Amino acid sequence: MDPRLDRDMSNCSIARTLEVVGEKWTILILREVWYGSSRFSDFERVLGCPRNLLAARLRMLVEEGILATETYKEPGSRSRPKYVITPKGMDLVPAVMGLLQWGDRYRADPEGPAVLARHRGCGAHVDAQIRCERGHVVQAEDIESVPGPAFRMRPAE
Amino acid sequence: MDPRLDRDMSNCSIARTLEVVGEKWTILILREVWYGSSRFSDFERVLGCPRNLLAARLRMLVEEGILATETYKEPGSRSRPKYVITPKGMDLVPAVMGLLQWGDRYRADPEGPAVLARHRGCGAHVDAQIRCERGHVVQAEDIESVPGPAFRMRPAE
DNA sequence: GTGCTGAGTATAGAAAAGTAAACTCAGATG
DNA sequence: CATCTGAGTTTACTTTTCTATACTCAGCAC
Repeated sequence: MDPRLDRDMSNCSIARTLEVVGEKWTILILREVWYGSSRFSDFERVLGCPRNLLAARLRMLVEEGILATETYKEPGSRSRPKYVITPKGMDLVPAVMGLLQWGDRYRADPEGPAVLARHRGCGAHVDAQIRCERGHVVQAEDIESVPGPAFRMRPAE
Repeated sequence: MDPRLDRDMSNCSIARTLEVVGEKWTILILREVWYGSSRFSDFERVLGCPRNLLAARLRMLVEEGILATETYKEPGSRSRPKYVITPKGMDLVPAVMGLLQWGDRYRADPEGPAVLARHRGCGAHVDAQIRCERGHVVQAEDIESVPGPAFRMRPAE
């Protein structure tokens, strides 16, 4: 049998990323941060998600270093926490752009997308694409997956 | 208040994509298809996921047109179904490459990645990146999200 | 001090999802 | 005709998520 089918998948970067952002609401919370939300009540209002889950997800994202807390102070109110994205969180943008793009293509509203992503300054539409180190645009069919340094076989049972 | 915080998020391409691929196991099943699995028993063995969920996820992916069924026949056995990816499924590759890349960067095995993605032919390493239509590489900070044609405000309560 | 507000925590009940193991089904083999 | 095999289905149980409501806590206004 093809040995690739007996890979040990406990060691997979996709699975590990999903352990962090794969729970319900997590990516939608990040979307809201990108779109401008930062306060507990912002997330609650726009997402309509249960408060206890929202609190749990925010805590996890902060623990993972994807969000960080700062404080803000409305005049006449005390200081309260707000959530801002970190560079580690920004590095999730290509993945989420990929999801956005697929939804725009296959599950769009008849009127079109609700949100357009543009290159600030130049104003041109942006999208996620795959390129190789030499700068070629790579079609998904032309990606070859080969065992890397941490490749392991699945232990026999 | 910033009107963006009152957007109607029932109409979001990210949320809609997650409705299709956001459940547990779904993306890992697609990963296995990219890595060469096609049979029910392949997925079950490599993923270690419960059969009823595997069956439900495969059924859903086929209904959504992300996978398609074909039949295969081992000599001495009857014909059985196998699962192959469709072009619609291939269009999820940029999103999943984004997840892979983030995991490689932040949650890697000390030895390095378990799988390397190369450009078939040229052999160079590939990665997901964001570019604008004019071909500039766009940093996440330089993406501007503006209301699109289907932008809607959240209905007042 | 009393009340108000934003940001939570606590709790309880219902629904959905996940897990494990047993069972079915069809066609090939002996 | 009994057995094996891959691809599921069924069932029972556990965990997670959802919904809703109540409660806390700190500081500002009165």
